[in-house]
Amino acid sequence: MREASMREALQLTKALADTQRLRILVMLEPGELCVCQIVEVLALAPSTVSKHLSILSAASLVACRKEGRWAYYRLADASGSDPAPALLRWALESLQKDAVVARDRKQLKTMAGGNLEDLCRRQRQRGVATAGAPAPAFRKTARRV
Amino acid sequence: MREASMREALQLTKALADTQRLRILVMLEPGELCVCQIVEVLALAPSTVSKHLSILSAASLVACRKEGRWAYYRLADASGSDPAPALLRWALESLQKDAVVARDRKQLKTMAGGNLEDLCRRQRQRGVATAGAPAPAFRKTARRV
DNA sequence: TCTACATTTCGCCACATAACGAATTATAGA
DNA sequence: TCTATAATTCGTTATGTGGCGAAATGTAGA
Repeated sequence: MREASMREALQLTKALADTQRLRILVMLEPGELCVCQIVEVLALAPSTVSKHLSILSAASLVACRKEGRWAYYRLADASGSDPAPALLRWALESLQKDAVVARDRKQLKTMAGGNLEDLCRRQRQRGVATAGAPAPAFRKTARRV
Repeated sequence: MREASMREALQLTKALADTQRLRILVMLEPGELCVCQIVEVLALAPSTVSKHLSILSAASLVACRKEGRWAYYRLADASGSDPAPALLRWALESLQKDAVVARDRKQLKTMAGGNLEDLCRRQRQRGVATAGAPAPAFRKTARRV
């Protein structure tokens, strides 16, 4: 394993030391997502989600691809023995059975059909943060849970 | 790997998201240490070190053994595929070549000879926190660095 | 029992950080 | 060019966390 240095190790562990960022990583496991899709699932303000993504990005845990007005994020390459991919694998494996991330994944599946324009428009109309729910984000699409 | 649940994963990543706690873990790699030895190397107040140890302990990253007035901490069993030992291995491997932990290890080696009574007495006399050094802890024992 | 003392717990303060909304940036389409 | 808009950046606020010293806890030895 390449040298990490305290600084890099701290950047990585701090990046993972937050619920929303862990949820993002698991959400990205099946493939890249648009920012607005992540906003929808986390039910947070776009500015907040953007900040989380920049932290994950700075730690080399995710990568970004811009396409027109949209930004797509994906997991960084999780193979190899360097600290970042090794830690990424740890997180993904550790959270496999968590209830929250299971719900997130389910919601993403139901969302997969819709197009991004519609999703963003709906977010704008309701003032984005899916309305006061502190228990986050299983509104219209996922019924019951 | 056993189920982790978000809560456990967060407890683990938060436990590692601190310089002093990472230093402690690496220090414990060769074997158990008395609290006063850790205090000496980190050059922090005993109450602060105790708090760090309780956080690591709650996350199952270290274990404690009390013997008379002294408390000895050691790394938790780092084998196995559960989240805690897997993350512990990640941390130890990632920090192998860091300069700070290398210095800590060197200092510990020079300290190995001294007895605990003397160590604690010296700490008490200088008001514990090895006097003002923000760059921590290579006083008397380690010469130069 | 009483004292000394290693460690832990508690209360406080300074600073870090997650969240929001407002303002900014940059792109697609009119 | 101008407008709409997805994303980001910035400023503010509330909460979390690391640090210390003082007090409490529990053990060894007088």
